[in-house]
Amino acid sequence: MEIAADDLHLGHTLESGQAFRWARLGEGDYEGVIGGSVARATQRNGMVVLRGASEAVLRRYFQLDADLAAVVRSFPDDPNMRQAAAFCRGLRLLRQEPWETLASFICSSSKQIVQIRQIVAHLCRELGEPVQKESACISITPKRLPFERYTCNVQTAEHATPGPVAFESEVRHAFPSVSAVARATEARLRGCKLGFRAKYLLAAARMIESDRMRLDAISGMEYLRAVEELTKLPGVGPKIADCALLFAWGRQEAFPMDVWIERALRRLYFRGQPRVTRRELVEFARSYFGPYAGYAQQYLFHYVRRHPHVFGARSFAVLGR
DNA sequence: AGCCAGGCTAAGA
DNA sequence: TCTTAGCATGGC
Repeated sequence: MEIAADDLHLGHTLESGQAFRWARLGEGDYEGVIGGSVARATQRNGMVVLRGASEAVLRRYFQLDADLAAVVRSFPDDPNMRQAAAFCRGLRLLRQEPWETLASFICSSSKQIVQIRQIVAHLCRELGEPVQKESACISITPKRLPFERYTCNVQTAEHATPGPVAFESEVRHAFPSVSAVARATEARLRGCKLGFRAKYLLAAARMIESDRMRLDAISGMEYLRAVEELTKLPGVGPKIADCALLFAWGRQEAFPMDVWIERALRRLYFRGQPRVTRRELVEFARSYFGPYAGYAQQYLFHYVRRHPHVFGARSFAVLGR
């Protein structure tokens, strides 16, 4: 079976702060958990092999049908976006599970990415079910890189090109279900290092568990309506609602405005003017970056995060004045 | 040691 | 409606 796909860079995709459950085992070699399955993703010489879960789950999770070249073509043609697009070549937005994404980002507020990963790991070990290994495998062999279209061969695990992958024997855990979190105590969550976010996560889980919040209704809503709905959850403001809508619901018009993106926009598009309000930045972003604003955001975010000497808080205080 | 982190909430102007 | 302290915890 063959499917059309565009470029895919595992490092940029899995280490750009959209997912927190992937561990890098080596160069271009990652292990993670998707739903109830252990997954392994490997990239060598441009060839990508995805294993675990089922073929359908892998294709959906990695959004293999998305046309990355078209996304990048839609970006505004300015020097900043050209640089970001060149640096982030192959970065693909994932399609993750809504509750896991929402909960993870409730844990994310005012935390560094390293710490978010630790918190999520604690939650999974503490409250998540042990997961199974499954045997689906997708092997992606590019005809030409980068950015040319290539075909994607889906094979069974036995016929996968790079030899068998032995999963470590250590037990993995799924992300805890809504009810598992809802049944927990605040103290238990604080034990997972959530700090003041513990009460938010607990209350959010209980709202969803009791059906006072229906996540399955979100996909049928207009973007602004969906934001309005999600922000009814405790600990969920506009930024976290945008993250969930972008990384789980596939709403590519969502533009999460975090401190890094805010600094970057000020610096790159407003000459560092400190009195441009957040609201104005949000308006600018939505009108300027086009239909794939969410993609543009992720590219800019990853680009500036990997150039902290230019875009970090301290240098901004000096350079951006 | 001190500043900052993929923010949100509630209180006060 | 806009601004700001407070909130836990830990990396650098």
